[in-house]
Amino acid sequence: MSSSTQSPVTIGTLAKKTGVNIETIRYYEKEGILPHPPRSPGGHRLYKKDDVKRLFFVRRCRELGFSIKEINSLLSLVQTGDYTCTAIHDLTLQHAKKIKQKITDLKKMERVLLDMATECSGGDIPECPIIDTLFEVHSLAS
Amino acid sequence: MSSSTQSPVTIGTLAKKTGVNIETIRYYEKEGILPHPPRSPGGHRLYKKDDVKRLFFVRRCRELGFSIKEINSLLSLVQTGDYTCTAIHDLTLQHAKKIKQKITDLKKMERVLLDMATECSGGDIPECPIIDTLFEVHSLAS
DNA sequence: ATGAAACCTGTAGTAACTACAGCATCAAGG
DNA sequence: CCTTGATGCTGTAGTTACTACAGGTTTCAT
Repeated sequence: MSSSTQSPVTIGTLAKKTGVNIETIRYYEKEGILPHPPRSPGGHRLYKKDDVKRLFFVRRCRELGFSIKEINSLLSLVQTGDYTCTAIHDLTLQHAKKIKQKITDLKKMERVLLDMATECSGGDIPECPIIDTLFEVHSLAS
Repeated sequence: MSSSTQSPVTIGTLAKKTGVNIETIRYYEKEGILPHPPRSPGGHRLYKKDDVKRLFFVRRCRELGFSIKEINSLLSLVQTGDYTCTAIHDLTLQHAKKIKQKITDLKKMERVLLDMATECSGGDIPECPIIDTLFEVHSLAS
């Protein structure tokens, strides 16, 4: 069996392992999403396996569109063990709902853009139904 | 017939007419999207009908997700008359493509979130398949 | 003339990073 | 032991599209 001291890694190695930018890692530390790690005598950050795990968690949450604040909440829930499966389930669905709304909004934009493009035959003259539409119609709110 | 001088409006009126925030209007001016308007003797901005039209155009473009930079390009194309219908058509489709990509990405996020939520039965215990998944899986890139 | 409403400039804050500059430390080879 | 190149450090500024003041001035109706 190996001894209880695992060899720590520097920030560059952590970055490579997790695919997260070095600057971003320091940023996460400043934002309280990663703990302040111990330092080498010269001041270099030294990370252990748990930090790798935690950073993967953060990265995955970001990929799923959670904000830093939301990730902080999630992490402190997990850290304290002060959560129920139901609570996490609800947070997840809430977040999914926000994303659904964004999708709806973007789809509306896309629809309008494509419709405008259809109106436009294309040609070499400086007269364009798209421009006309952009100038004429006053709001998308509907 | 009315005289050729139209009565100009102040920034507050322009804001009400277009639904664009006063601060935003000044911001647009700083960004070069709106021209520097003439001022009253006391320094208040005075806008005319063309400014209202232009600001509506800007607002509509923003609602369609065009960036300030893109709107600036569009406006200078229109202003100089130096564009073809085809060019505008292409810009529009390009933009629609970017939006389509965003929709795709968000849909992927939504799918993962909903799948995770399905795995989770919900309950009062601090054990949650969602958290497990967030910790276990390492990347969404696929 | 007076007082409230509207306007002015300039600065800072938001979100989530990224990109330096300028300097210190680390590890490996000679 | 010493050097040197790679890596790391802090702190600041830039990005996007606004929003929100603070502290002062102008306008307009009474």
